[in-house]
Amino acid sequence: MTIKDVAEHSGVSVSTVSRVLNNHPDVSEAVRSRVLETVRELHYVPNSSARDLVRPQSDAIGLVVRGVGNPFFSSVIRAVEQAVNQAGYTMVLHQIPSGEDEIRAAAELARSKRLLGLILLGGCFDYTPEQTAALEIPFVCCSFTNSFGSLKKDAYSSVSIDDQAEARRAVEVLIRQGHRKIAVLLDSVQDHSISELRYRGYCQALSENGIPLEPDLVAETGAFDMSAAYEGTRRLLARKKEFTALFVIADSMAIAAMKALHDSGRRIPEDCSIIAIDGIDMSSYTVPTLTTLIQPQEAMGEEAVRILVDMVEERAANRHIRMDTTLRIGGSVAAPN
Amino acid sequence: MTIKDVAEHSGVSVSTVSRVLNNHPDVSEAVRSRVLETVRELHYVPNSSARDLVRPQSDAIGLVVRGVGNPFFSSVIRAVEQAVNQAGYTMVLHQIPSGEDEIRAAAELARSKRLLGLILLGGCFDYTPEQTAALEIPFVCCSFTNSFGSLKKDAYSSVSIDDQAEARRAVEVLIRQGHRKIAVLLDSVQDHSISELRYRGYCQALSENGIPLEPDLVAETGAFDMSAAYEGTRRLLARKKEFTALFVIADSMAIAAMKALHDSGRRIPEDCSIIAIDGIDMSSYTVPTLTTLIQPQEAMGEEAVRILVDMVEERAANRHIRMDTTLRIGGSVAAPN
DNA sequence: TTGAAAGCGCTAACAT
DNA sequence: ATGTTAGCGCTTTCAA
Repeated sequence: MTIKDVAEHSGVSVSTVSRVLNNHPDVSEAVRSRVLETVRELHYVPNSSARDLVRPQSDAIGLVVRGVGNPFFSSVIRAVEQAVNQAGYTMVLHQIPSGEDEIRAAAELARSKRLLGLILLGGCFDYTPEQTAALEIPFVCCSFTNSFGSLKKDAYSSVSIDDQAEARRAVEVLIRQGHRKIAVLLDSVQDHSISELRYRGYCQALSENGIPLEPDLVAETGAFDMSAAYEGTRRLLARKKEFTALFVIADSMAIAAMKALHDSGRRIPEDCSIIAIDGIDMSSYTVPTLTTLIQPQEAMGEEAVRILVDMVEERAANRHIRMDTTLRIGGSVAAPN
Repeated sequence: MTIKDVAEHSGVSVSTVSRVLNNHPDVSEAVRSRVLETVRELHYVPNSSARDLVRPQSDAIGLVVRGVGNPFFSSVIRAVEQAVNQAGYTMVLHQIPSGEDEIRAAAELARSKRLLGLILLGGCFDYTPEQTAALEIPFVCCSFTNSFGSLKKDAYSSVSIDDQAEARRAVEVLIRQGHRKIAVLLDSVQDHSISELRYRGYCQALSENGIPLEPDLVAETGAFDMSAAYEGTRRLLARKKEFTALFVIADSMAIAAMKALHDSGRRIPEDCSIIAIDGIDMSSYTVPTLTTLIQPQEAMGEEAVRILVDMVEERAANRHIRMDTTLRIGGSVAAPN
C-alpha cells in the first residue's frame, strides 16, 4: 500500500496524490476529493521514513529522554512539548532503551528526522567532544550539565540547577534547625552524576558548619529506585548509628525512606527529619508533606526550548542557565528532640 | 555526511562500507578497519530512515504508549522491553503526543519501521474496524480491551483485567468489613473508558448487597491527575454527606485522596477506609500502605509479548486474556467505627 | 492543473 | 573480496 497504489486507484499521478496529501493549493477540487476518497478506502498511511528521507528540512525538535519511568521528567516533558508547539515547531520524543548510548541514538534521530535541534533530558554528565561531534545540530542539556566531561562551554547549552549548591542548601536547612547528626541517602558517592554532585554539597555543608563527616551516616543504594532506597534506609538504621535528620538526594527515594523510617517505628519529623531535592508531584501528597527543594520543572522545560529555538533561529548563541530551586516547607522537618 | 562520503574517504565503494557497517563476513580485515577508522573520523552516523526504507523487514515490535507520565505504565514498559529482547526481537517505543490519534500514529510507525507487530498501552476502549483497518499487522491491547468499540474479537488480541469485576471485588472488600456508606472517586461515570467500567463494578457491588446508590457519594474529577483527585476529594467532603469508606479507581488518585482526607482531619483507616486498583510502585510507600488490587504489571507485559510473538510467528491465532488482580492488604482499610 | 522524472541514503542482488 | 546498480516510498523541480 503505497502512494503509487493510491495514484493508480484514483487514476492520477503520484505527484498529484502527494500534492493532495500535503495540502498544496493547485489541485482541482474534483481530483482532491477523489484522491482523499481513495486514501480512505485503501486505508493508506504515508511512510514517514520515505518522507523524512526526501524532505530537505523538518520543523522538528527532538527530546531525547533517558529513563522511562522517572517521575521528575514527566512535568518537564509536558512543558517542553507545550513550549515547542507554542514556538511553532513539532516535538519528537525519543526514549533511550536502558543501556543505550544516548548521543548515538540522538545523532541517529537527528539525521533521520532532520531535526533542527535537540534537548537531552537525563543524560550523562561526562560527554567528550569526541562523542558529541556526531551531533551536528545545537543541543541543550536539560536538568543536568556536563560537570564531569570535557566539552567546551561553547559547544552546547544547558539548563539545570546547581546540584552541589542546592544540596548544601538542603543540608543547611537541617543544620539551622539544630541538627548535627545528619545522614545522607544516595545512589553512590562517585557515580559521576547527580548523586556525586549532591553528595559533595552534603559534605560541604557539614564541613562549613564544623560537623565531621561520619561514614556510617552515608547510605549508598546503588540505584535510584524506591525499593533500593527503602532497603538502603533499612541498612542505615541497622547500623545503629544515631542520626536526627536525613538528607535524600531525590524525592522518590525520600518517599521510600520515609516509609522505611515509619516501618522501623520512627516518627517523622519528631524522631527524624527528612529533606530532599526535586519537587515531583507525588511529594506533595505524602504524610507529612515532604520538605524539599523544588526544581522549577516547567520553567526548565520552557527555558530549554527558548535557548534551543534561539540557537536554531540564530537569534542567539549557546547559553548555560542555572535555575534556583524553591524551598517547600512540608511537615517532614523539625528541630531535633 | 553520508555513506558515500565514507566510501570516498576510505577509497572503497558504498556497498563495502555498507557491508562493514552491517557486519557482513566477506570483507577483508584491512578494508574493514580502514572503513571503521573513517567512520570514526568523520563521525558518520547512518540515516535510519534510509535504512528502514530499504529493508524488506525488521525484527522490531512496536510499543505505542498513550500518556507520558502514567506510573502504572512504567513497570509494564520495562517488562515488555525485557520480554521482547528475550524473544529475540527489538522494541520500538513510541509515545503518543497528547491528543493524537494512536491508531494513526501506530500505523505510521508500523509502516515506517516495518514492524512485525504492535502492543498498544493505554489506548481507547472504542475502536471501530474502520479505524484499525490501517493496521495491517497483528496487535495486542495491553491493560485495556475494546469494551465500547465494534471490533470483532478475532481482529485483535488483548491482555487486561476485568475492570468491572475487579472494581466490584474492591468494593466488596469494604462491604465485608462492614461498610455501607461507601463513596467513589473517579474521572467520570461515562468516559467510555476505565473509569466507567470500574464505576459499573462499584454500582454492581452496591446493588448486589442491597445498598442504594447515593449520588452524593459519587465524586467525579474530570481528570486522572493527582491534583484533580485531591480537589475532587475535597469537594466530596464538602458535601457533608457521611461515608466511612472510599473506593478510588486508580492508585495514584487514591494517594492524593488519602492526603485530602488527612488534611481535613480524618484518620485512615479509623475515620475512613480507602481501597483502590492498580498496584503502582508508589502505593507500597504510603503511610498507611494503600490497600489495593494489584494488576500483575510484569505478567501483563510478558503475556502481551507472548501473544504477539505467537501471532507474528504464526504459531497461534489471536487471543484475549483476562488477568486476575491480587489483593494487597495495606493499612488503609478497617472496619467502620 | 497535472505528469514525468530525479534523487533523498541506504541495502542487496548481481557482477566481476 | 569488492564494485555497480536497481530500487525502497516519497517530494519536488521542471515541462506540458
